[in-house]
Amino acid sequence: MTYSEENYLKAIYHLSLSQKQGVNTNAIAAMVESKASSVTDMIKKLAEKELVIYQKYQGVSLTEHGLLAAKMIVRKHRLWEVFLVEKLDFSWDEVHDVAEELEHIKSEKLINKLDAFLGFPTEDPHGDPIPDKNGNIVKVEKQLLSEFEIGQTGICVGVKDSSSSFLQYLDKQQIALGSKIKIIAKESFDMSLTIEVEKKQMIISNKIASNLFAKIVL
Amino acid sequence: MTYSEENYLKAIYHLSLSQKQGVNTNAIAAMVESKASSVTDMIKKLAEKELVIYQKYQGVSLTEHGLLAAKMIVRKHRLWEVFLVEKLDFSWDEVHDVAEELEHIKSEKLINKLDAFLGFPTEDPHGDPIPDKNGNIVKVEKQLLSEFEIGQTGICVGVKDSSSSFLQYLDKQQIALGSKIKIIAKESFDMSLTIEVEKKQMIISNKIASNLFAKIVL
DNA sequence: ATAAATTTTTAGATTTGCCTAAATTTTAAT
DNA sequence: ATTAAAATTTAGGCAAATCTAAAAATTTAT
Repeated sequence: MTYSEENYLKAIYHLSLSQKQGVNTNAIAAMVESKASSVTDMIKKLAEKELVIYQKYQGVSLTEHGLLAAKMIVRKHRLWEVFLVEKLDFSWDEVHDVAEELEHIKSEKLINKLDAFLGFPTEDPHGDPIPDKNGNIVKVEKQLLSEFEIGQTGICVGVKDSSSSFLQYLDKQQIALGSKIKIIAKESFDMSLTIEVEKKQMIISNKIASNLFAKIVL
Repeated sequence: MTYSEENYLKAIYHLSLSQKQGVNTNAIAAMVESKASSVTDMIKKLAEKELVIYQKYQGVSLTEHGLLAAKMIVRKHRLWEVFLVEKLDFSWDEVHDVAEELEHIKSEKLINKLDAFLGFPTEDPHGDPIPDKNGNIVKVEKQLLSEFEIGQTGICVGVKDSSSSFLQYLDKQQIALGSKIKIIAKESFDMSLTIEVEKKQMIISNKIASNLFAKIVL
């Protein structure tokens, strides 16, 4: 598989997680930063290789084979992210672009040895699950902080948006994966939240709360 | 720089180490496994980018800029090889192909952090020198085992041929970097050598001896 | 239900890196 | 010094991945 085919496959995979139907041409184009016409071309190629199912004008979906291939790319991406953060001391907002390149290195042996070297992690530095060598994914029950009730406490376990600006905001506020967060109050006007993290109270906007995953405790 | 440009640059670098004159088109074609006409095309492109100096029919040589770029690719290749052997437990005959891919990952930060993680190694698993971040190379005085005199002792410090068949032969004979080798006798008919390694005597052909580097001791 | 807007596909080009075959230049041999 | 051989370059083409612009299909709105 080419570099480009892998990127399309990965885009289709990510889009299909948040869509029941076939994935739209335009959505793929936006994700891979190309044009709809380029997407149509590539989809045809992927369909010929039986990685996706394609019906003109009806969007695409992954075949079983395509799904596994996509998961293996995601697996590589996330394992490399763990490596960069845990071993090379990158911060969580710096790893994405490098991992985008590393994910295309073709060696099963490499990735399985890397997995072992890292101690078979199940989540990447942003809390996203790492598929195992068979494509199995451990699902953690978690919900957006914006969906928490007043008085509830959660442990931060992931981010929805992993843009560096958001991640740097969290660093600045000293919110990290593992932080214990208690919902103190919710402003009904703008849905901003007053929360308590490590004894300190702060106010976060609804946009922030809608991009932070936590699991309920207590 | 593209993947392909990097491979050509690296080929020119390797070839120019064992040639004073400009590097031949055909030699490059053999090294990158393409055709002479493709080489001519690429050379023109590299010349336009001022990475090489090119005069029709006269071969190419690297500019200062091109030399540094080539060294940085070699640096990445060899650092990744160290990583694969030291951290991921690959054997020295398995690392080349994966490193050929990894060497193209574009991140100075990555490679410098990897360098630090590995403890700033100066040689790769085959004894080849690793350029530092400025392109400086530590030269070790070493000579081919075939050039040793009878009675001399050397420490094996590198291989000239790093094909997996040769490396596997060395593994089988329990010759590794660091092995102490004494020349017991030399057969004038075929230049084969009787050597002593770790108390054991064995005979190696001239071809083997011509691909093993050692530094003289005692 | 039909027209308008949107989405998707097709058609035709472009760029990169490669090829084959032919032409040119250089090198080697007599 | 010519000629033959080898090396190199040029010319013309191909496949992959992309694009723009135009055509076709689908969806939305009135």
